[in-house]
Amino acid sequence: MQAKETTTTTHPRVPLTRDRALSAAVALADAEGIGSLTMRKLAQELGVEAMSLYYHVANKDDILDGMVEIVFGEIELPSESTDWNTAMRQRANSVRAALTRHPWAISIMESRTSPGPATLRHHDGVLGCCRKAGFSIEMAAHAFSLIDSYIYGFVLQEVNLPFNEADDLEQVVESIMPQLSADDYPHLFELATELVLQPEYAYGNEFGYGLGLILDGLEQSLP
Amino acid sequence: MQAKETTTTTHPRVPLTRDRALSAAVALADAEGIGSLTMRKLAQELGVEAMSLYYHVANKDDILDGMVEIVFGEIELPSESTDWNTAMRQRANSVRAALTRHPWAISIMESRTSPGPATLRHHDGVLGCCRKAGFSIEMAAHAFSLIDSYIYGFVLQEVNLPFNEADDLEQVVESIMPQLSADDYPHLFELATELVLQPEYAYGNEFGYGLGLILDGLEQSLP
DNA sequence: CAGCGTAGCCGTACGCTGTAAGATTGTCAA
DNA sequence: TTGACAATCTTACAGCGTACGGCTACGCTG
Repeated sequence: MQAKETTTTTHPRVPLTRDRALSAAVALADAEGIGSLTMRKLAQELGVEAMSLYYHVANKDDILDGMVEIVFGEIELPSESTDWNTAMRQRANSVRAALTRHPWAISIMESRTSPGPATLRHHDGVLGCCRKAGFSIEMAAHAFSLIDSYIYGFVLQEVNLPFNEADDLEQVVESIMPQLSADDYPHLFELATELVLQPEYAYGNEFGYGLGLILDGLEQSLP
Repeated sequence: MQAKETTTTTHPRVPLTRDRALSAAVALADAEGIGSLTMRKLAQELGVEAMSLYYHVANKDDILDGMVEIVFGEIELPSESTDWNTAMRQRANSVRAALTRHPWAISIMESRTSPGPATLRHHDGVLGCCRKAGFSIEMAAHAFSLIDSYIYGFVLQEVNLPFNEADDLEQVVESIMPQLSADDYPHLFELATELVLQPEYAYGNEFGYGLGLILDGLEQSLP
């Protein structure tokens, strides 16, 4: 008998479940990136062999579906007790927070075509919030498409920025500027030097402007 | 000697180049999806062995970078001879067209952090268009972030819809409705039955509404 | 208590992936 | 003819998802 290294107490091994597998998958993807999420590594994290996972999940795609569901479950639904504008703003911030907390999520949301209950409940909540505020069905569809496209697109860019807010500004400058010739790309150069690379600038702050503009625009078509 | 099956004329083999490899990669991804783009398949498509590709490209990531560059090269820059609104609208439609023509593109744009010349030129063109229209640097940054977030997010959703415009409506209904309980998701159910699953509805048409709202909103902050 | 069904887990193996290293070919200059 | 070098191929390896079958241990029935 080999000693169990993963659980210090050898005998009463925590039973493997689908939920435990999914939680571990989320944690692993958060810590080491979605590229490091392999069946063998995930199993190892759980103190188990790779093939044991297949007793609880259908295949790896099933795991990815479950992970998306977990992320959507972390998003708070739009409040029913406040006005439409602040409810939508809170909910949008909650989506952005969840998607940046799990940067891999936006990349696997695409290619999953069968939404789970948490996803459906979230979408239903957003639509209900719009309808209750007085939007017609057509306008609710417009609003839903517009707002969520903006959120997803923004996070998509935010998550893949070459620089991180935590990075040192100087080394960012050194890595960006060489290829950013002022002759070839004058406006990009201007934007970089006079705004983006200023110490007080943070791309994340752009989120609020666009969201405000969108919500204001939508609100104008209300009775 | 085995007969060459890939090129009917055996001898005067077309020389392999980086550009030919990238074009073939784009064609292959278009035809069979990004998941089917492997070094061996790509090589086979070019009548060559897999390792021969490495003489012309650094690795597979290099190929993906080049493919993104090709897609950005297909996007027409904002016109300098028309007003800001129509120039941006044309450019946005051009981006959407390119990204839906190559549905894999949006999924590999993320995770590529080093933009190439075509990408930089495109971004520079958009910024220049905004600056010429009278936007300040801060406002140009806002506009750039807002518009492109919307485009990317919209395409991200559009490309991964469970149903395609070409699909038969009835079979779409049958595949969607079972899990869409009217009790659990009343607003989603309402939207589906009264709008989305109507024969004249097409999600792609939502693009124009959001784009118009965004451009109008941005224009109001112009002198 | 004996026997057994089965839930849960594991070992092995297969075909696929990207690519490192070295051998081999084709072409042109000297 | 010889040599150099650019271009291609052969072989090999580690890692991937997962099909298939074997093993262990518990709960039930008789």
